[in-house]
Parts: sequence; C-alpha cells; structure tokens
Amino acid sequence: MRTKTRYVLLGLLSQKSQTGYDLKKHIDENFKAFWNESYGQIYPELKKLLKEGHIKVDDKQKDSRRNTVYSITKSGQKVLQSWLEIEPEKESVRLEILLKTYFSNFGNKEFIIDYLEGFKESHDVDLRRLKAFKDSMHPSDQRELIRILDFGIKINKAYVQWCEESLYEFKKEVSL
Amino acid sequence: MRTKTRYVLLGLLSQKSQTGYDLKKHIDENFKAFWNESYGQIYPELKKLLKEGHIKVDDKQKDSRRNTVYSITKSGQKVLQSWLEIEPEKESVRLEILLKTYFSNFGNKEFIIDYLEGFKESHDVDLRRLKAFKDSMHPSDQRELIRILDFGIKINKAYVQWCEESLYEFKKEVSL
DNA sequence: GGGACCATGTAAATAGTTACATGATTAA
DNA sequence: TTAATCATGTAACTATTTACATGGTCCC
Repeated sequence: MRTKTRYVLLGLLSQKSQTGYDLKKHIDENFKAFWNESYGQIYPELKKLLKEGHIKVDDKQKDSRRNTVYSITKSGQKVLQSWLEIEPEKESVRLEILLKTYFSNFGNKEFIIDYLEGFKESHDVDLRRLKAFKDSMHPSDQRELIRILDFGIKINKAYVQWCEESLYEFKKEVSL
Repeated sequence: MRTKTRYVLLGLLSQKSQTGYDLKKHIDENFKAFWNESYGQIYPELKKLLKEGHIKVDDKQKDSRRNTVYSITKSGQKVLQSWLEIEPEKESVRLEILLKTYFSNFGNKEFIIDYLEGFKESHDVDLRRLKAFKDSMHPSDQRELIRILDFGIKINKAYVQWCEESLYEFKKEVSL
C-alpha cells in the first residue's frame, strides 16, 4: 500500500498548525480505532513535505522550546484535495488475538482467556474515552469528528461484546 | 511488529496439510476481517519453515500437478505452541476511508459518498457470506471457527451500520 | 531533584506489497 | 478454445517499526 502518512499530516495541518509531536498525539488519541503512525514516519515525512513546499514552518509560533510548528501551504492544500478524490485503497487489519483465538484449541486455554480479558479491558477504556469525548461536544459541531468518534465507538463496542461472548464460551469449556 | 506469517501458516497446517495456494485462499476467505497475507510472504516463509524442519512436504499427495502439499512437523507444533503462550502484540488497523471521511469537509462531498457506498456494499457482501457460512455449521462444531466467524459478523455489521449513518449525514448535508 | 511529558530526530532492521513470469487443469 | 482458477515463485521496491540519542519544560 502506498504510504498515506503525508495525507494524514496535511489533513491535520489543514485544520490547525502544529508540531510533529502534536500530530502524533492527535493521531494516537483520535484515530486510534482506524489509523496509526510512528515518529519514524512522521518526522522524515514532515521534512520531505517542507522540502517540497507543501508545508512551511510557522516562525512566529516558535517559542523558547525546540518545537517546530508547521502549517500547510497552498500547494499542500492541492495535494490534500487531489488525494481526497482518489478511491481509498483496500483496508489493512491485523489482530493477532484473533489468530490466537482460532488456534487456541492447539494450546493451553488459560492463556487465551487472559489475553481476551486484556484485550477487552483495553478496548473498554477506549470505548469509554470516545463516548465521553462525544458527549462533551455540541451535536451540531464538527460533523466529521463525530463521524469518526462514532466509528470508534461502534468498533470498540463490537470488540468488547465479542470478547464477552468469547470469554463466556472459553470459560464454560475450561470449567468442564 | 514481528511478522506473524509463520504462525498463521503453522496454525493452518496443524489443522490440515495443504499447499501455499490453499493457505492463501483460506486466509482470504476466513480471516479477511482480521488478517491478510500475500504470496510474497507465504511462499518464502514456507521455504524457510521447510529448511528449519518445522514443516515437511507430503510426497504422497503430490499429484500430476506442480503442487506442493505441506504438513506440520513435531518441531513446528512446538513453535506454534510457544507462540500461543506469548501475549499478542497490539493490533494494527488502517482504514483509509476513515481518514477521507474525517478530512472530507476539505474537498468535494460527492466523492466521499461514493466511497462510503462502495465500502458499505463490499462489507455487506462479506457479512452475508460469513452469516451463510455460520448458518451452514452445526452449532456444537468447531467452537474456534465460530468465534472468528462471529467476530467477522460483528465487525462487518458495525462497518455497514456506520456507513449507513454516515451516508445519511452526508446526503442530508449535500441536499441542503 | 525527579518524574512526567514535551520535542525532535535517525539508522538499521524488518516487514510487506507489487508486478512480473510461468505454466497446468478444469469446465463451459 | 478460452476463461477461470490452480499453482509457484522472486526481485525490486516501498513501508514501517524499533531502538537509540538528546535535551527542554512543568509541576510537585
């Protein structure tokens, strides 16, 4: 899959000028249910975008710290817009816990129960966080943000529910 | 993320001796909602596993065709079992359509509506296929297969529902 | 003063896709 | 006979993670 890093960065910079660190945090906090980027992708890509003129450094915002605040340029906006008109590529999803669930009859059931508990708990935390975020918003505001929050809520609910059913099944089996 | 290809292959071979082509097909058909592998990963990994003695070639099953049927060895079973006891790594999920949804206010709304329709239709097909598969099974059989089918059903339902809600929102906005 | 967090960066390794090549078999 | 599917493979490219280094700032 062609890398989408530049589009995530341009998209976020089109909404707000910010640092690489901010961008990473934003992705971790809001896009967690459907996207992720590492610093090893973000910082080199920012440099590349800068060299290509699609973003620029906001010198006014440079404070005493080492931070570099980037903002999008006209040409960056064009790049972003063109990408939006291209059909999204097929998604990529990899959940190791599902593989372990499927092959669990080959090993010790206790392990899979532990992993499912952990997975459930972790996504339950995400679910509650996303719900709280959504509840804190005005319903008529930021339609697109609500769309992705709803996605995260739906997906995390599905994860949690599936875990509960699976735990019920596996625990029943172990206690026999 | 350390590559999991070998464990998927060993896991599937622990259930049934088969060719690289069969393995790929099995992953595409049954694991689609949570995993994928390409031939470029499968064939080299099979050769590596063979060299390491974790799988072997089933000569009896070699027919007139060029196909190579692999089966798991004792040492391969040990590798599989050890992996099952290691905590699953954090999942990796990338859905470009969610990015495009989030940034859609920046471009033309018609595009995002088209992509959402396509995404919805594609996952509705998956949903129906998984449901039909599950319905064709005896409920007491293959507990682990039912677990992953249920996962696929839940996730695809969530996708489809989210698309419907999002399409409603975006169409409402466009028609204003 | 120390821990949490802000902030940037890169090299090396690993992972993964894609495009291409080749040819057999099966069923319409 | 022709299209679909079975079947294997690899080289080149691209993507991504990870581990490491460095140091500032904020608050207790």
